[in-house]
Amino acid sequence: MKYTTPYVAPTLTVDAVIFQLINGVLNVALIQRENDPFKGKWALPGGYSPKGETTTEALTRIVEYKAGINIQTQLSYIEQLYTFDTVARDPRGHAVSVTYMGCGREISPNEAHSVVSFFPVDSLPPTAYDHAAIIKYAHDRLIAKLTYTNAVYAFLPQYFTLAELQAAYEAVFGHELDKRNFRKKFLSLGLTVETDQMRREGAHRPARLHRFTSDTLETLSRSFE
Amino acid sequence: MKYTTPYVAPTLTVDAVIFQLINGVLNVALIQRENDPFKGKWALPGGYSPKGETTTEALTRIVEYKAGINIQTQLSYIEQLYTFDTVARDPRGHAVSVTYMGCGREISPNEAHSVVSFFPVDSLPPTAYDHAAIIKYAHDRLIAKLTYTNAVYAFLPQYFTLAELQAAYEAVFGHELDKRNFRKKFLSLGLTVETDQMRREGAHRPARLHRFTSDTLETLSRSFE
DNA sequence: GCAAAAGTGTTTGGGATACACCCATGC
DNA sequence: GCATGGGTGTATCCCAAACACTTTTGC
Repeated sequence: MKYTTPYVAPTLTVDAVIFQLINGVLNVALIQRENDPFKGKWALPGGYSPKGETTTEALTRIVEYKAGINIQTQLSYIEQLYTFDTVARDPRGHAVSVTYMGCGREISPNEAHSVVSFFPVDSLPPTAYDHAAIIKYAHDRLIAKLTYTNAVYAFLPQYFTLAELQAAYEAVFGHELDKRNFRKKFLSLGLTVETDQMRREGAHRPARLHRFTSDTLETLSRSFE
Repeated sequence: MKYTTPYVAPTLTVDAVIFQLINGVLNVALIQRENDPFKGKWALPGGYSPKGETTTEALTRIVEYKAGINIQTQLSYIEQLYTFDTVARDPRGHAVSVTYMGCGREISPNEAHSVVSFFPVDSLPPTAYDHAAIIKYAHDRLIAKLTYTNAVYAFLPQYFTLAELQAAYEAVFGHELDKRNFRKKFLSLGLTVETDQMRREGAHRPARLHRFTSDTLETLSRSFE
């Protein structure tokens, strides 16, 4: 079939699924829509990706503007997720969305042009478009990433306790892990080293602090879970 | 930053990396470009993805037209791969490409509007655009898919010998596997059953034929390699 | 001394790996 | 009978899983 009409591209958009842990619970950043369609519902931060800009550049600009989150400085990890392309996903017309997943810690949005809030992935408010499905997809991918890479580092501070490390895994996986087996296995991977610092807090034995030896993504020699 | 000019979308394209085994070697389908840019070079089958059509629909139409391959009927497996979006990847202007990876067996292209040929992934001809990088990305993903899913089925006929099965893995992985360990492990996964048919060919013991119990993608209980 | 979290070892079972010979057939 | 690929078993090692008590601190 040859085109008999001039080529018209669909609208290209970008959307970000931004995760962080809050009080040991996996949360995702959403903004509240101020206009139709889906006025009042919560949506992933995102917007139009124009000609002449990569989707990453557009995403960085848009997420900073709408959500007050700087993808380069406030996220420790970001990757492209999937491109959602069904014709009906935007009631205004065909919009293809290139989605990204990012992780960080202590993300505090700056001044932004939308109402921004983090919600636990297990109790999302009513969401716009197909964004609930996108969040589900991102969560599944995140679980996979934590099982075969060192991506947990994105959720943790430079110095952390093994209890914090385990809690990060448990928050993402959604189930508990055995403390002894977890420590034995994780330490044997050789991704972290003990420091000589301890953290004292509360009426109990102080915890030794550890740090990662690499802050870039690496594939584990033996996968998790 | 607010837009001061009307939104213009980049061109949206689709490209397919289509794999099959030929004489025990992993091959990829390429078409020869008849026009500039990259006239004479080999490229992935692909083209413009217009408004109102999903990228899968566009891909199906374009690959049938240009390469004579029907994605629905001639491929046993297809999945979205990645979206390549750098501004300079097409010299004619910014084109964002949603790429797919597909696998099949005995793919014989129908009448097509381009010269189509399969090339071993390890000895590609000069390729257009960033297509060599896309093929590399697809091959890496394919290796991963074979290690943690039953995706090999896409390369094999309904009834196959264990030697053929092992050869398919070896062609994708690019290295040899131990015959006894391979059989022990694969059979223990329970994805296949013996049939009571044998295949006699050549001056040697006949081989028992097996078949898969499922022809949809499943995650393995224990991953490969 | 007691509450609270940190830290630590052993046993067991299953799967990964390494490795070499016999079997059924066609000619 | 011989060449060719099909088919099979065992020993070892490492890792995953299951499981409970001692240590250090603040109050």
